[in-house]
Amino acid sequence: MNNSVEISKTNSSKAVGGQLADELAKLVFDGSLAPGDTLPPETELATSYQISRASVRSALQMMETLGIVARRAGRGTTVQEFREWNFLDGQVSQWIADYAAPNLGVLRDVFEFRCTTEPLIASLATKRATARDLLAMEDAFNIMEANWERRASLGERECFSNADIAFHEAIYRATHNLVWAQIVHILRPAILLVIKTSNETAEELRESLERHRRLMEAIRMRDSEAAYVAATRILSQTGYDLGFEETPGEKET
Amino acid sequence: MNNSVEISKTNSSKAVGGQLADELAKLVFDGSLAPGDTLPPETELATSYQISRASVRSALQMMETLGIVARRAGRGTTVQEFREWNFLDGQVSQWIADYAAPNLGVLRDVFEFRCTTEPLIASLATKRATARDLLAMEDAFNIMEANWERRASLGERECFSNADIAFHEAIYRATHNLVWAQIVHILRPAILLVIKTSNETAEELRESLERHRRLMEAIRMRDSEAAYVAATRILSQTGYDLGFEETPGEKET
DNA sequence: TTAGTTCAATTGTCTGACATTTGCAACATC
DNA sequence: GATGTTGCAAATGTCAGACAATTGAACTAA
Repeated sequence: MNNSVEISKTNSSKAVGGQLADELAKLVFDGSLAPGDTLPPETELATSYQISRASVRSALQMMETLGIVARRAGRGTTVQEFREWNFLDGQVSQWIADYAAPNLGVLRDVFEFRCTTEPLIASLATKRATARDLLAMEDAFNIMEANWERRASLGERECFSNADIAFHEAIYRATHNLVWAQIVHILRPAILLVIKTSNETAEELRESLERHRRLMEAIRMRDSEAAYVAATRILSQTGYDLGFEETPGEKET
Repeated sequence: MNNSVEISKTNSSKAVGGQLADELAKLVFDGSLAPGDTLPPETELATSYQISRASVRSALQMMETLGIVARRAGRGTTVQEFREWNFLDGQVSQWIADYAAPNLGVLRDVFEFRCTTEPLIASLATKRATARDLLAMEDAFNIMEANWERRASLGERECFSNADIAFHEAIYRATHNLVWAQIVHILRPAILLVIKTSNETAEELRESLERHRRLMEAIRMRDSEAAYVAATRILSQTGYDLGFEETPGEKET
C-alpha cells in the first residue's frame, strides 16, 4: 500500500495515533472500506505509514472504542456495520462531516430525528434558557446575519455554517439537559449537508435568517408554542432543501 | 496504592486493558475519583496493578475516547466533567448501571429525556414496527410476565429487569431509525435505577405489567394515539416510583 | 519585575520480543 | 467417508526498556 499522506510527529498538533485514525476513518467513511472488510494487519500499517506498531494500535483502539471497527486476536481488524458506529460521539460526527459521502443513509435518519425532536427542544428551551444561553444564540445569529450575503463564496461559507451550527447547538444546550447536550454532536454533519446540498438564492437565505430570528425571539419571550412552530418551519425548509419534503413549508397560518 | 482486585491475563474473558478500564471506571463512577482529579501516572498504575504500561495505556486510551478522562503530555490524566462523558455509549452506560450511585444527576436528565421522547418513539413505532419487532416486544413481555411474581427476590430480579430493558429497547429499535437505536443504551441504567429504587407491591407490579401490555397492543394495532398515551402512563408511574412526580398517573380517562 | 533557563514529571513513541487466540489444513482414527 | 486431533501460520494482546516531546514550576539573570 502506498499512502499519499505523511504522518509526522512534529508538523501536526495531533498525536501520531490520532493522525492515523483520521486517515483510516477517511477510508471507512468515504466507502473505500465497507462494513465487513478487513483492515491490513497492524505490522503492515506500521511499515506502510512508517510509524511504530504502538501508534497503530493506539489508532485502532480508538476506532474500536468508537464502534467503527472490531478487533479479534488471530483474526484481524474488521469494519463494523453502520448501526454499531457511535455516531453520537463528537469525533465520529466530525469524521462524518469531513469525509462521508452526502448520501450516507445515517443523515436521512438524523433529519427525521431532528424533525421529531427539535420542536420539542425549542419548546423546552423557552422554559430553561438563561441569559447566557440567549447570548450564545444571539452571537451565532449575528455572525450568520453578517455573513449571509457571502454564503455563496466558498471561503465565507464555512463561517456561515459554523454559526448556523452554533445557533442550533445553543438551543440544545439551553435545555440544560445532559442527554440533549450529548446529542448536539449530530448537528454538525446534518447542517453541513444542507449547506453543501442546497443551492439557495439570496432571497431564500434572507427568509431562512428570518425564520431563525423568529425562533430566537420566541425562546427569548418564553413563548413555547411559537418556538415549537418556528422550529418546525426551519426544519420544513431544511427538508425541502434536502429534497425530503415537497412544500417549502411557509404556507401555514 | 494497594488494590483489592487482581487483574489476570487468563482467568477472564476480557483483555487486561479492559479489566483495568473497568477498575478505573468503578473509581470514577462511584465518586472515588471526581472530575478534576488527577489519576496516578501510568508507570505507577502499571506497578500497582502488576501489568505492563502498554496495557495501562490501552485502558486510559479507551477512557479518553469515551470522554471520561483527558490526558496531556507532561501533565497527567485527569477526570473530565460529567458533561464530557459520552454516556450514550454502550460501555459507559453499562458502567453507570454497574457502578454509579443511584443519585447521579445524569439519571434525572435521562428520565426527563424519556418523558419527552418515549411517547413520540412509541407513536413512531406504530408506523414502522415489523413482525420481527413485535416478536421482540412480545418475547420480552412474556419474560416479564413469567417473572413478575418473583421480582422481589434478588436472584430473579435481574431476569425481570433485563426483560423490562429489552421491552423498551425493542420499541426504540422498531422506529428503524439509527439515532434512536443509538440512544437505546441509556435505558439500561435508567430502568435498573427504577427497579433498585422503587419497592412496588405485587398489585402495583401487576398494574405495571398491564400498562406495558397496553403499549404493546397499541403498537401492534398501529394505533398511534393509544401508543402515545400508553407510553406516557408508563413513564408517569416511573416518575412516581423515582419520586419525581406526585400522582401515580392512572387517573386520566 | 520580567524574560529566559533549567529541570523534574508525565505522556507519547519507538523497538523487539514473546504470549495468546483463531482458523485451517494436514493427519490420524474409527 | 466421517470425525476428531494436532500442528502451523497469521494476527492481535502483552511485556520490557529506552528515548522523545510536552508541560509547568522553580530558578536565574538582566
